[in-house]
Amino acid sequence: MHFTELIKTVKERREVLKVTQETLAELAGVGLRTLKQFESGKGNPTLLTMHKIADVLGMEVCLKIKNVTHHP
Amino acid sequence: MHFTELIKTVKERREVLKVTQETLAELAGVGLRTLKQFESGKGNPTLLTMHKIADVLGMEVCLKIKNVTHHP
DNA sequence: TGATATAGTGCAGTTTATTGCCTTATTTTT
DNA sequence: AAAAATAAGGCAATAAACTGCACTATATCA
Repeated sequence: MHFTELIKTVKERREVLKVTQETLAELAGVGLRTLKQFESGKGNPTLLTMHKIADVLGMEVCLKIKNVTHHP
Repeated sequence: MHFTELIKTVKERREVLKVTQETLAELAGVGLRTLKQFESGKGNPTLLTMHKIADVLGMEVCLKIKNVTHHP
């Protein structure tokens, strides 16, 4: 999962839940600026920040084995 | 996936692949100190750092929907 | 269209991650 | 047990994340 996909996932999930950046940032306990930077692709958040954001969205950061067989 | 589990996953995966911290750090292009701090639970790496490490281990950082039904 | 809400950005201060160097601890090998 | 390899940790410099504030841009709604 590339960086871009993580962003897209967060963005989409947030929109599905109909939460604004402002609310999400507040609930997650991270600065609004931080969330904005992340979602606009200008940011390299720490794992903790990422975790806090994901948590509020009912998601979790995980590591999974890459699939080497690409396009079937 | 808690922070602790991420650490455990990296550590175990690294050991399975029989790679030393030194080699992994080098291959991933991150400082040895950074990797040590992470694996010993004293560190809050950025997503980029995490990604570089995971990548070398044949893994990827991802976000998945949390499972709300815990222990059956 | 005008008003309002939501998202994006420049600037700057504070905190913290990243990193190397060097030392200590622990584990593994001979 | 001694030696070698690997992991852990203190210290300090540098780079970058985190943050608020104020402003701009864009989307949404009446």
